Amino acid sequence: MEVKRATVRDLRRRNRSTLLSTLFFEGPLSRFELGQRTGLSAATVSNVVGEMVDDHLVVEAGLVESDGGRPRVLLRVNPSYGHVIGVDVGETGVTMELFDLGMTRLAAHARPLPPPRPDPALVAPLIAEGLAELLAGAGVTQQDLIGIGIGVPGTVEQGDTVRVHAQAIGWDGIAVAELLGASGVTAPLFVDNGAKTQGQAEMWFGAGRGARHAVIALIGSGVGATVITDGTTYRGATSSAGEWGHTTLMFDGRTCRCGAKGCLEAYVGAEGILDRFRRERGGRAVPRPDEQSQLDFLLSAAERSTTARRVLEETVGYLGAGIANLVNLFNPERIVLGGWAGLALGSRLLPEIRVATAAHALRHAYEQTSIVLCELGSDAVAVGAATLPVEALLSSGADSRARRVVS
Amino acid sequence: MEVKRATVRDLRRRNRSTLLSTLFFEGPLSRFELGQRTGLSAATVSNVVGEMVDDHLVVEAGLVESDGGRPRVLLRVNPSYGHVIGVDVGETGVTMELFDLGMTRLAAHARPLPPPRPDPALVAPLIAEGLAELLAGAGVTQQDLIGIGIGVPGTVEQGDTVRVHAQAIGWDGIAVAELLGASGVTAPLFVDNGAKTQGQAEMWFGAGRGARHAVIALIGSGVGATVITDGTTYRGATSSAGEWGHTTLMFDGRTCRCGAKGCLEAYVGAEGILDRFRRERGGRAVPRPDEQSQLDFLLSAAERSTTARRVLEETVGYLGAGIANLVNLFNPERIVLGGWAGLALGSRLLPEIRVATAAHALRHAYEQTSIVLCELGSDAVAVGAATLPVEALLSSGADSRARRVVS
DNA sequence: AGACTAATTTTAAGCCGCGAATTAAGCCGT
DNA sequence: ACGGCTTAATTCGCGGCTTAAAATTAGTCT
Repeated sequence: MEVKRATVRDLRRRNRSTLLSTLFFEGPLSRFELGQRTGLSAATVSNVVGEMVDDHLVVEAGLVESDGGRPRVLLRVNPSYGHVIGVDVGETGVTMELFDLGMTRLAAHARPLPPPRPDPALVAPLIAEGLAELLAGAGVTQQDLIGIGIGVPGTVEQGDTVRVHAQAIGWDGIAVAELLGASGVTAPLFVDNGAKTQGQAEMWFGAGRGARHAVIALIGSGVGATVITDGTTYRGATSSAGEWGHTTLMFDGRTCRCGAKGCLEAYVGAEGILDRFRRERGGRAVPRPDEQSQLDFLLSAAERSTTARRVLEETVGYLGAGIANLVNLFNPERIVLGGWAGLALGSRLLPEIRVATAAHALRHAYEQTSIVLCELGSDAVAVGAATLPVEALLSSGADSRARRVVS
Repeated sequence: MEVKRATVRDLRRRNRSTLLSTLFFEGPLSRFELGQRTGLSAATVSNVVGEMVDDHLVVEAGLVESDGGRPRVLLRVNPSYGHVIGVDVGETGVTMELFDLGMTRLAAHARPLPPPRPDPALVAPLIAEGLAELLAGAGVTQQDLIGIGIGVPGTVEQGDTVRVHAQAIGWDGIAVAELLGASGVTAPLFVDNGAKTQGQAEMWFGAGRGARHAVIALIGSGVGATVITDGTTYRGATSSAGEWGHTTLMFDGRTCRCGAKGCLEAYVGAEGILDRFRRERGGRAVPRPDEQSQLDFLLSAAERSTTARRVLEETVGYLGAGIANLVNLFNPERIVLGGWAGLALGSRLLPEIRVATAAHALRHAYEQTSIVLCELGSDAVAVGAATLPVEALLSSGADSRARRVVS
């Protein structure tokens, strides 16, 4: 309801943003086509685009020939207008990647973190150091950065100062931006939950492209989800929405690591699946070193072992019900199944998962939903984080009056 | 992402809408205060408000004295600018109510419907007839109507032509607007799901006021929910979002009337509760004529009967887990418990329900959520439906160039 | 009655997007 | 090679919009 005021300047900003975004996502386009897609008059398109060309934000990119008539000049966002960095702060290490505005990865950098609880006071200098290294390697200064996006495990409170609560690594209300600032990071910072950035990556570049209402279901050791409503990720009142993993699927069921009983995560998270498998095997450990290969073992054992098959069938049932809950509540047009475990399960069992979902979802909503596999790996957290500053740039329209002009 | 173009006219419309909405919801305000709240300059406020006064959309409503200085003139939306009608099409009857723009109920009208499956071809003339009666009684013509809002059971497909799918009464893809048009109804029509209109009523006039992120959980014989994200009701891709009742709470549990197993509705819907109660009583029927009094019986029996108490305790547990799912997924700031059964349960057991919710929700999200009882009865469907045309009026800004001027 | 105060209204200026008219830039056939 | 033709991009003038500043209005206080 509460719309904000609108001045005549906001108009320009908004149209600039619209044009810039269409150019970014729908790739080289002529002024003419831009006019068609955005509904803006040719005059305005010309005018605004001219401004953006002056700002070096948009560049010409060849022309389309025609048979008779002036050829259309193609335009695209200038990849070297600026750079962005995406940081993936995981439980075991930090990955950083440098991109240009065309989202081409120019450099990457990874550092392990001392388990089990990386002291935030330690992580900040590590990032600052990695940043310096990345920039130096690519010959880019911090001034050229549009921004740095950071994906962290745990919930991110988007308040006046952004605070990170990550019980998994023992962070409680850490103000990441301030810490980094103290380590000499001056570029604009954007912090979000890692699952959400991964979901965003999938929406921009992966299986979610083009959907306005989608849910990215991420299954790894734990379980989470990114909900996209009307094209933007839904955050809820305090940005902790989408905690799919801890919804109750089996009232009074297995105890989850969150303390509650019957959470979805306890049934379809890799840890939960493997734990159930072990019990079915009479407590014998799965003969593989890590969770990921244990799950692979389980998946391939299904061909010969009825135990394994039963565990997987149950898992599919649980997962179907869990997905059906998403379908019933959010009525998305697409569900993207991701996360390393989600990918492993989905690539072998997607048809079965669809059937299980159909059994638990309302017909109408289910028929409107396609369930697909993700297209990016879980290393997409960093790209997703890098989209955060880009998103900010696009939606601000990169107003030259508010930003330095790149010479 | 895809923003629509914006012309300079849209600006005016939008500011008009902002001013009109704040005036509507925050009730008599002076031009000066309007300027403060909307962030618009005094000049613009004066200008736009002047226009709206000319259109008879806004009227002066006394003045606030000051000690020195020109007194502020209070303004409010003109209640008699036009009228709206809210229609509640239920499974057993149709209720219609006439309101002025101040949302004062001027007249009401109810008709039973022949159970079990009211033929849509029969309902339309019934509404048209009731409409004529309502209008005649209040001396209002159909021209004076801003619109008619209709709440129907079942999902409403908001497409080019609005279609209603209500399995409960055997409607499948009925184009209500067309049917009513054929019966001589010419006023603008707005159709939505009854639970959603009831939720909207609660948001505008009841326990949801002021919340930007909320869920109205409705428990009657069945179970549904209205999800409010960022101030507007969330509809999803095909407007069937919020089907909370058919989310799986107990995998492989009780069979629900939707055919699936373990749906929340099968545990906390009045029908489900009473069915469980009957079983606990060894199959003996509850000695009361209808569901509502049977539930009352169960609630008061809890004082002396351990069976009743156990059934209620279980119900509270299930309901808590169900609400916790909403909390975890939507991270709302408020959950409003409504519906006749929700009200009955909540008014006696709200503290216990809160505890049960806390046991299943993540701490962070739970702490941000208040769980409250609804303030309006389930007869609020009609008021809620009536808000639909009003909402349209407010968000269009009631542009005089697009509407007839009331003389 | 005159000074004072604070809310509105008026006025002039700066921007905006749009449609029409104009210019630019190739293709084609002779 | 040279008009004629077609389509894309620009330019120009117009009607609209919000704003800041100045002017006006409507009371209170002495």
